[in-house]
Amino acid sequence: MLAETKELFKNKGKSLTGVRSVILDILGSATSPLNPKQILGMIKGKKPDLATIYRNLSLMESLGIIESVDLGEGFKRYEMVLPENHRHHIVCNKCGKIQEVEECGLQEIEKKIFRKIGFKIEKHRLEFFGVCALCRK
Amino acid sequence: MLAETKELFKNKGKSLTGVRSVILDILGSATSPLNPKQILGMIKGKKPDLATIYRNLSLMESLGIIESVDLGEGFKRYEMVLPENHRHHIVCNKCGKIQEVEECGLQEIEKKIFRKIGFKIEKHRLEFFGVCALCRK
DNA sequence: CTCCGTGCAAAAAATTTGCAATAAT
DNA sequence: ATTATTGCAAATTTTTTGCACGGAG
Repeated sequence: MLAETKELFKNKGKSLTGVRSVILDILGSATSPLNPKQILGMIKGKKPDLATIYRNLSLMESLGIIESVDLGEGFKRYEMVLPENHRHHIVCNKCGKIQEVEECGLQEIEKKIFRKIGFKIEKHRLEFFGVCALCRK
Repeated sequence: MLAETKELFKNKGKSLTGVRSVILDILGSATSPLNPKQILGMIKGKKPDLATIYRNLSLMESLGIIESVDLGEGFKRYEMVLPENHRHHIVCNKCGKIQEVEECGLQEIEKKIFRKIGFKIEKHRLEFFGVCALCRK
């Protein structure tokens, strides 16, 4: 995930700086989407400014490298974009744990919507909320 | 939508005040979810404080009368809860228009998730983004 | 030498909170 | 009387912006 990613930056006259690769490292190994403050907290050693994190997250989202996730918490989280595979999340209302879902089967509905009202859907956001197996016991 | 709604408040020791019924009137006749500032702007005559709007929206959401919608805009929108019928939205990336979708067919996946990992899903949020018929031409 | 990237401080925007005055039960 | 509701001001939280300095191409 190095050379190709570096290319994405270059193509826009940007570069893969130290801060940016740290952010990507963190998001790359995260098991759930993280918000800017969390990312800052996970950076070891000398920390960059929060504003720099925000600016870089926006940039990388516009480059299509990462994606924002909104769980209705009052802030945004970010996660890596997986090639050919978008994800959704299941949030436990009790313990807050966030799990991932790989399939959603929404293509049918999207087609139906297109046939019905001519709306061409480019993306969707889907999040589930409930109680996880552990918390149910 | 008066007597039963009033009951919902009473049951919790709250009452359907002037501000609250104005908010409900506005949300009741809105064609798309509105944010607190928009609601305030649509109130005629003497306006209540924005903080009052926020407090009442939270209260009414907790009573299950209204529901929040997060379109990733950086703020929340609210809409009426329809009995036995939840809605989703399609947002046009060009003109910003918001349309509604009544069906989502997600019950199958929710069952599948339950069988697979024991996660009991209570609700979901689903929003579509794309280009509407008019903007596509 | 000219942009890009960052830190720092300030500003903006959304939301929450404390408190006192008022209204409802 | 007791509790709920509101306005007003201030505080919090999240995100954005301006500016100057240091660095890469």
